[in-house]
Amino acid sequence: MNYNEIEKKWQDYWDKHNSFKAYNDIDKKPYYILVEFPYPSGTGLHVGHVRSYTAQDALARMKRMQGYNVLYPMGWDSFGAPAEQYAVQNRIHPKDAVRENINTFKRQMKTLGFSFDWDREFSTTDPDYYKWTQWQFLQFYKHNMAYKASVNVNWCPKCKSVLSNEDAAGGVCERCSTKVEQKRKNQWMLRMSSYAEDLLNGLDDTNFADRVKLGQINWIGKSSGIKLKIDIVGGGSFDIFTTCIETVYGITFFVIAPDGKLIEELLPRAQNKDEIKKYINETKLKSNMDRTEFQDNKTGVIIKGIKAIHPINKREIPIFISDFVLGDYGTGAVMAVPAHDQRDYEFAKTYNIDIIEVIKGGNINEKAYEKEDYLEKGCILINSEEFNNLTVEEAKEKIYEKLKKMGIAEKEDNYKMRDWIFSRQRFWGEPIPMIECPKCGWVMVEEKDLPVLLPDIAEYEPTDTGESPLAKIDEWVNCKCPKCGANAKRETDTMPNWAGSSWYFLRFMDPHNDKEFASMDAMKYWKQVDWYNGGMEHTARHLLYARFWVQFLYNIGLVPKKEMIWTRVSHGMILGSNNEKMSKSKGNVVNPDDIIKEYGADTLRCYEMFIGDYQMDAPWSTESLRGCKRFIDKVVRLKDKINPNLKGYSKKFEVIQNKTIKKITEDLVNLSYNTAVSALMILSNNYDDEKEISHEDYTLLLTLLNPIAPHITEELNEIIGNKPIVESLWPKYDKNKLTEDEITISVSVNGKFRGVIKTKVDENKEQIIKLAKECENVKKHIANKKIKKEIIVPNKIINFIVE
RNA sequence: GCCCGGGUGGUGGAAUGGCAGACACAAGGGACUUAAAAUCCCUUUCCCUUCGGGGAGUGCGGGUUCGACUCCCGCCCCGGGCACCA
Repeated sequence: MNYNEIEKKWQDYWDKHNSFKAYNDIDKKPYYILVEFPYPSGTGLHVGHVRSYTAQDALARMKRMQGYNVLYPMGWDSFGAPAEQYAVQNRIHPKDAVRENINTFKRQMKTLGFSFDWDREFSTTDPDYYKWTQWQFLQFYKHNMAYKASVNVNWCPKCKSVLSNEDAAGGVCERCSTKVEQKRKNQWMLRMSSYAEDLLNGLDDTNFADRVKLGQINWIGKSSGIKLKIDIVGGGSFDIFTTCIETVYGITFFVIAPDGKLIEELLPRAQNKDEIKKYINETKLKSNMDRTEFQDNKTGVIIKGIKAIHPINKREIPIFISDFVLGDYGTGAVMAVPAHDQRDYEFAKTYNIDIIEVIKGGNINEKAYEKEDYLEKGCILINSEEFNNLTVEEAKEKIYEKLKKMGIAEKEDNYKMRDWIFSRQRFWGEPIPMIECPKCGWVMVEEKDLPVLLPDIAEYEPTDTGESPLAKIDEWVNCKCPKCGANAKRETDTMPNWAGSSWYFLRFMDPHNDKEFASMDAMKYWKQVDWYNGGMEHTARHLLYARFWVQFLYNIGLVPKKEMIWTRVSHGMILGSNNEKMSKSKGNVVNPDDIIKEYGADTLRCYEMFIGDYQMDAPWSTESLRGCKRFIDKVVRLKDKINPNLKGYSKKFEVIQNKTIKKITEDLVNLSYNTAVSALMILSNNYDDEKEISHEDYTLLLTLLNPIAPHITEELNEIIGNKPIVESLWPKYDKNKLTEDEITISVSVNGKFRGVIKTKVDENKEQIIKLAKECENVKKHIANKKIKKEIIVPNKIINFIVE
């Protein structure tokens, strides 16, 4: 059999019959399966894509056969720096590069037989799509959720672009691994931090896997503590944030951030201004390059001439600046308790500051006794006046109450998550639809003028000045102010590529709507994404951005639900056969085209499902792939075992068939694709052990295998004269026929397996014990011994305990 | 340092309290064949064995249980993420 020809035949059949079309207006239960739409890179589809697309395809195909109206869409996340860089390198316009790459991806996906509804396809770079991305940005702006601010940004000197904190994780550019520098720039920001609490709470309305939820929680990074006002000798005050108010008597110094506002306020009063200024400048230079590395040796400068007052005992306390305190977290100032915080401890050792132990139990001569060590252990306070001998937990409350009565403390939550830096100085992104007018300031582009199209130009390479290439195009930049008509200039920054992917799943619900980004009716019909699959690397940020975007739209009444994604699952990577990430340089890349050509798409699909635990990384093995080819070949050969005279399902397969239906039906929704394939292999092996099988037996195998290997099963199914599987129903199992009449019970003596007995299901106790005792090997082990106890687990095991 | 995964034969992996190693791969032996491919059969965790079996075994050390890969406590190692967040 020529697999490639058969595959083409059925792919054409599905196309022609609209087999995978999702309908917005039929009376069927909706089911929305989403895989992350890919960035169409120049290297084509990766075998990793094949893994997740096949897994979700199998689910989609089963759900359709179960009677659902399944939406399984595909599109392209084509904006962003990688597309631009590819275009620059290959000297073609990004638009052309993207079109070319999409064609390749689409051709590859078609040869794999994925059941996408291609009628809903779009690219984030389509003006019809980014029009609505821009429109939604205007909603953010209208609702005071977008603002421009001068911020220290991560700047990649190689990509010549601003990076979000997320893109600059670890102090290096995510794309090119160049060390990131700091630059102060005017940037569009989205007030994502104001959604921190909602993004945490919203997780309760989702069915994300625990590890995904945890990723979100950690990224948001909530900590609850107390904001405390600290007075300065001679007037004035500043606030600190602490989660350990119980250590308040252990304060021996304060530290404020060199990059915060507070130091600017205090500087005029300091005696050693030059020394402080010098340190501030040093911090700016090294920030993010060296600050990402944890420093054992703390540096800092004491602020001479200014002392703080301890909030309770009114002692005078020195103030330092040090770069271990961050200007943009909490209040940018901390109370330092060296006895109970390792960072403070190191700082105190370096600068010879007192260390006062206030919680008993540690050894502060060696290191700080930190909250991780003392919390919930019943530790008590010392050196804390009226609070001595209280437990930490009691003291937390009592001390807070006292400070609150004094009017200087209140509870506060802080989050690691910051506002979203939304500007990129790039050509290949959605233009931010704003105009700066010398009279009116920032003015929104009018909705009727959307989309603000990217100009068709030849010069799209990044500039050295850090401006977007768009800034060089006068005829594009210069425009009239929509408010007053004066000469004005367009914003030349573009959006990050996270923008288009933050709402694409909504567009899939209603992709051709030219009045709205998606109609409320369509969104209400589909309700939500039932099943969202993507890589682990996107479970923190992309998912957070998307949830933020949706929650905002919900709050302004534009989407029906606050969380539009119900289940999120993530797949493991396919590694090279050397167990390393596939990469050109390592020479371990497997091209799906080659595999399909040699083994067929069904074999590739089957293998990638069989390769291992779906959520774990797995190394590629061409040998194992051949095993799946053999399995497919075996299924083909089994056709010759059909005896047309046999009617109905064969009695001898009754149990294995019902078990297999149950297993596949469950495995496909439990991410247990590998055991689903194995169950099908077992069923085939059972058939193969017999001389003949019935037409129905064979049809069942084809139907169950169809979601994973759709082409060959359709072909075989047609050959034996059935109507197409894609138009058939998913089989149901009979739960009364999942076990044999006669079952095997294992017999143990003292927990050690000694033999088996065969009995009827639910045989009575006495009979089981009798049979078990008669078992040859068991007899030996209980002979001349007193049986102290008999443990019977129905239909499973019997265990004799002897002396 | 913190958080999340993971550790089971030569390999990928099954088994989530009840015969560890399902299902495959690889390897070895055999059948068919002039030969090859394809296919089929057998062996394949380790040690002992009188071939009936017996003992050990799921990273290490304890514990709970009649019974633990599975649950609990304490470690070790590998992978990934975050990283001076007060």
